[in-house]
Amino acid sequence: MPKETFFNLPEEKREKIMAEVVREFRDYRYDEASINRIVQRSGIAKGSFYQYFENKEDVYFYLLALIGEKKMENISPALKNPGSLDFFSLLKEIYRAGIEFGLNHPDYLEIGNKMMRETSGTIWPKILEKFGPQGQDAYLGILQRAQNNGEIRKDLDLRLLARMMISMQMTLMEHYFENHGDKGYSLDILEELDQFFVILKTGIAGGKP
Amino acid sequence: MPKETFFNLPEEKREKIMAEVVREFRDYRYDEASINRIVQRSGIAKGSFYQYFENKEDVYFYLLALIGEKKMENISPALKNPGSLDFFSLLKEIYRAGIEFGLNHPDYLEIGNKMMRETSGTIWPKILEKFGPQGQDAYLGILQRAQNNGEIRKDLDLRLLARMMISMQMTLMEHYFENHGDKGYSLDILEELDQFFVILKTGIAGGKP
Amino acid sequence: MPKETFFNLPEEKREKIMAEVVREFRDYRYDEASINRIVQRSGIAKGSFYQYFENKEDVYFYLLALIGEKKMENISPALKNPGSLDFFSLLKEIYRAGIEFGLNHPDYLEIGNKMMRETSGTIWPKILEKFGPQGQDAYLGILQRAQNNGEIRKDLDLRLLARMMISMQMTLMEHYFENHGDKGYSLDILEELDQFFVILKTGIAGGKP
Amino acid sequence: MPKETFFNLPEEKREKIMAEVVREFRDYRYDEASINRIVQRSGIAKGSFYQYFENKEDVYFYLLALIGEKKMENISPALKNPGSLDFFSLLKEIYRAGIEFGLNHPDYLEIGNKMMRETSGTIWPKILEKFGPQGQDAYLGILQRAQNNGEIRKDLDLRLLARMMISMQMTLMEHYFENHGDKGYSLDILEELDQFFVILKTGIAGGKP
DNA sequence: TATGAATGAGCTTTCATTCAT
DNA sequence: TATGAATGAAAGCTCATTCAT
Repeated sequence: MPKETFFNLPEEKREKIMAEVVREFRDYRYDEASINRIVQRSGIAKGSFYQYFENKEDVYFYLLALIGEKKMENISPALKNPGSLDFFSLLKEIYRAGIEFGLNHPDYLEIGNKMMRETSGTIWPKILEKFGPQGQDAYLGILQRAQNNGEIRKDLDLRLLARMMISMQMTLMEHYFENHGDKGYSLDILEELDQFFVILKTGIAGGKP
Repeated sequence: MPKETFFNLPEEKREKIMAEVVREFRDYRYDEASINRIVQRSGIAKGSFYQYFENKEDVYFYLLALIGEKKMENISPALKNPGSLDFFSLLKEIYRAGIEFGLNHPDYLEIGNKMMRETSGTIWPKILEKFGPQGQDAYLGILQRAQNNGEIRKDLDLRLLARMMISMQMTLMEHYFENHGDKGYSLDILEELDQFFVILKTGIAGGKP
Repeated sequence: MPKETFFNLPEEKREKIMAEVVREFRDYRYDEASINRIVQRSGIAKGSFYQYFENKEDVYFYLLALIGEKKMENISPALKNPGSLDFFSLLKEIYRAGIEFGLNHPDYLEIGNKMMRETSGTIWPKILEKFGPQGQDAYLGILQRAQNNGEIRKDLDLRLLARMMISMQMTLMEHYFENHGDKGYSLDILEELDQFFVILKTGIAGGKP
Repeated sequence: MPKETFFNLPEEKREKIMAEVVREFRDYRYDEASINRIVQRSGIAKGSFYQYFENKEDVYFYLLALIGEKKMENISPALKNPGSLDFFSLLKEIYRAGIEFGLNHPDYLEIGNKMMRETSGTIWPKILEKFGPQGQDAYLGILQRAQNNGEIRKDLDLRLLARMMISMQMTLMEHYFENHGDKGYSLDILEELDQFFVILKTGIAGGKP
């Protein structure tokens, strides 16, 4: 966590700094991101940076936490009470929320994506340590409930499925933002989502087993 | 491409160098990979390296090309003549080939995986430039044929589908190698593959539309 | 010397600060000691520190002075009136006092030892400036009196002898605290001291000239 | 050890660098010594320095080794065959050699002294690791032989005595170099040495037990 | 063709001290 | 009197690439 010093800063300055932090980690992954650039663009002394944050890791995880918070804020009521929806409705809601988040905070989305690809970077072990099971477990819980409800075939390996769904979600998001990101949120994407869910539900062959 | 000098090298020396190149890019992603380490372990002079290759980029893409070649070599006859198989058989063949390749060349597999996560690295634009359409196009062709044959629903966006299938393949491979990689190639994985294809074909819900 | 502000501080606060100062200079030598750590652990503001003390040097020498005072306090009556004892009894008293001091104030002892090894540090000139002759002079006086009394050979260079006795005392103390420090003060050490004084008096060869 | 690169350097350059290394470690102890200053004064690039040496530790220990070598070179035949001398003659020879070495290589002497005071520095553990028992053991061996020969009282704790003799040697050397160092080697010092040995042998009281 | 020394910008981090409030 | 934010020089070290021999 940043030091007290940081939170005592005038809001404007604090935000200027965070804006540059966001920019840096949006444009570069962890190892490539440069504290030098951040302080230079923020117009603060290098020493000051280290009065605010413990080290590079500290800013990075603070940023991730901020993004996580923003994500939770923007989550729909439906997602807070997942038991109330059938699996596919829930899934659709997850995707919708994800896309909405990406539209509102494209930088954060990019940072999140970069994070998920840190696998071979020096920061990965620390990422795992802090967020490790979180992502997959959330999905796994949803899948298990769905399987119990008979919405998912009993013979599927849910751990594999959870993994797949996460990577599929990333892919779908990337596809969407490359093709529609600038046009803003529209019905297009909902239709694409529907299409995607039909595939998931009934297979790409058209449901004829 | 490497310079002529490289190809004039005695085979043994050339292979020693490439072995160390492989090792380096298997263990580190592009930016972290160190020419220093490569030359040191190869036992060649730093200057020599730059007489063989233009620069870091040059070795890297040469390596990727080599891996591509190896992949093509090991491809089954069925894949060379994709028209002869129905879509799901073809797909199964692709996966089988992928897994076999991973078992025979685990280093290459790892390098490939690392490459696909370079999205956020400085090298990505160059990767796109050289291989950009390639991967997707291959898949796209197969999907189009399958769609024409009525094996895939007409209303699916094949570009999205191609992307998804690629990321799904990566995920599946990773899952396989994390869980079975050391036990070697066995029937287990074929069964898992079947399971996966059923999902793909009939949906995760069990084929009840 | 610390500024007035420091002495106006409530005793408790002043002592908390000094406790952390002691800890720091016990654990690190002058250059490595960190004002940062001191203020952090004392729970005072960085700025406050510089309102109490001129600078790092100032605290350090204030600490050394405090230790000196403590040393004087705990000195036995015998040492205050050195004329009343023969040289070897006096010497024994000095050592006994030193060991007792070390047992009562191990932190101070360590700080003192560290100080004597600052010879190569940036602070040494200042140490010399303030305490330079002091230590040697005390010894020198004792030695001179002893020489006059015929307790020490006339032909010895007392300045060299004083130096030697100081370094010997340090060595002896270190030896004692490494080997007996935890067991507390006991007759063991007095015996060792006796042994040592016999050497000093009659030589390591056994007194046969 | 320095890298090959360093030994391949033209002698002149190598010596210029080592001269600056010597100067730096003569003037500053390990933690304070600055690679920056060394390279700047040597007129080489910072990167070059790290082509020659692994790191700061590497130069430092290389320097210490060099000094050790020089010490061995200049050692008198008598010291190479210590069995041939009685204890006090041997001791005298040790001191004489030490002083001669100090006269010939005052910088090395200072570096050695600084090293012995690194006790509380970060480098100390490494020093111990490499040279740890060496110094004391050498002395201990000599003392044991002397004790067996009846040259030293049987009841003395040789470990303590060894320590004392080492610190006494340092003190004596410092005293000598502060007072006579510039005048060069002369009979003065031999007389002082004799004086010192008489003390050691028969006690400071004049041999009257 | 082979060599390996030279380069210098870049990295993250620490520090004692100042100064406006 | 108390505060704590600001400072910037300095630290050790790594890197891909160049170039004279």
